[in-house]
Amino acid sequence: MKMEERKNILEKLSKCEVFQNLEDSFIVEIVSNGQIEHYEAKEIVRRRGEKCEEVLVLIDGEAYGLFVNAEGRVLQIDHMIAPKILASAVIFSTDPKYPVDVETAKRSTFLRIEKDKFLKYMLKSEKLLRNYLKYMSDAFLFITDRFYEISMKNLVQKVCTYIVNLIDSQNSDIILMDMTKEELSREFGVTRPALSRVFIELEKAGVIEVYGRKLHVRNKKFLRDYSEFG
Amino acid sequence: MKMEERKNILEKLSKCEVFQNLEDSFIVEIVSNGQIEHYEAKEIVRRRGEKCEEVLVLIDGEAYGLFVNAEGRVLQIDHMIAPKILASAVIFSTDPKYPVDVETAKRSTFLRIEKDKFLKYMLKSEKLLRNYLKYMSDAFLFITDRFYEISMKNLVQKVCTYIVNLIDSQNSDIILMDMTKEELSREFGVTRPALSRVFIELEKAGVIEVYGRKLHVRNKKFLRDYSEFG
DNA sequence: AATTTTCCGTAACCTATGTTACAATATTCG
DNA sequence: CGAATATTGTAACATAGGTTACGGAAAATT
Repeated sequence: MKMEERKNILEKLSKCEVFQNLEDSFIVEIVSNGQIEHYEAKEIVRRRGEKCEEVLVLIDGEAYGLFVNAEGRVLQIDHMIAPKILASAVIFSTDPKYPVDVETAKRSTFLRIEKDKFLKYMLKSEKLLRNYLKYMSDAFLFITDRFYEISMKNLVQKVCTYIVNLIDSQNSDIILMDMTKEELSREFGVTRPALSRVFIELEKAGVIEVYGRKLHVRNKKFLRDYSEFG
Repeated sequence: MKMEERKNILEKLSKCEVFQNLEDSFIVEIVSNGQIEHYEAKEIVRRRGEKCEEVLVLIDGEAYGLFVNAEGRVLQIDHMIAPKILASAVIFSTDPKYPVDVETAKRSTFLRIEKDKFLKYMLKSEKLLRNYLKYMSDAFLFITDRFYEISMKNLVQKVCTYIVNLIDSQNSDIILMDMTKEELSREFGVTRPALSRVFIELEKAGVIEVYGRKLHVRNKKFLRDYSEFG
């Protein structure tokens, strides 16, 4: 690893929840004991069920966390953008396995830290320990919310929830979708035509107007009522 | 709290993953700083989304962890039998919320430990800390496996997986279902008639014979192939 | 600007599961 | 044991979403 690369990694790591507010020298030690892995776009990095005795950090690039079943149906659990620590809330289990397939969306770089080493660092630094505990709790809540969303709502409710979140985060009635409809259909675990139909229905019902990835919201009340959230 | 009750609780707690291999005196301290809550059958103990700044332990009885949507559709995430620590992998999050509704199946008793006190105990005892880390990882894997099962398999695959697990755990081709078909339909998040149809189909196809809750397995290969596990 | 790739709308048809309802058993409880 | 309750099988019908396929539009790449 070159000097310059290390410095870059240091910067990235310190932006990750888990490594926040740690001494630079400590992070440097962690990095120099880790391994770097490079991947092109659309490569499979890890598979669901594979043993997970490491902490993986996405240093550069983008990657997906996916459920893929025997028939090839895909449910996109997470779209991760660097820098981000990967679904590694499992390492303390008796039988730690990757919970999802990890696939790169773009050319990406990962830092790999062995579980045993990571454990040592954690026992050395209470800050790191607290960060990790918080990370695990957040990961747990993230996955259960995703679970609820996918399994308890129908497609119209999912779309309404999605749009309501966009309205709130962009604070406007004219909003720009943050992903393609194709990706959104993967996030919802449905086919693209099915999702397309729902957008058309909502447009026919006068709830939204669709201009490609731009949406004009016409009936916010409908969206909020339907998405079953305040 | 009476002397006798405390002793009972002590015994129960020490059987829980999280409190295993701790000094009795330490557990006694924890218990004497906790509160007891009693519930009848079919009472709601906590709701999904409610703030969770406590560790709840099911000391006596049985309870369900449930997803319930606005229309009343139910997905049973977990059937918990005492003694068992509840879905409390969330307490270190910035916004800790209950991930499921908790509803008693039978008359039950809970021990409630405030988050701050629990945190103090954890920092005092490395054993407790390690137990808790393991518990969180296991909880995470449990919920993602459940998620995969529910969202990526069709009903026939779910039933086949269920039966294969029974075969393996009971080590026989004549097996006894460990719950009613009604409860099983809740575990799968489908209606009872839908589940009933699948059992009938599998019987017609000569895969199993159904005698109420007892099943005779006729075609193990089919079951294994279909459940998409080795 | 031209070309290639990705994304999107649309339509006809299919299938798994939901809905409702009723009667027949099991199981639990008094 | 008898009554009450919970569980189960069954059937007719409804519907959300899947499947496949095609052409056009948009975006990225050269």
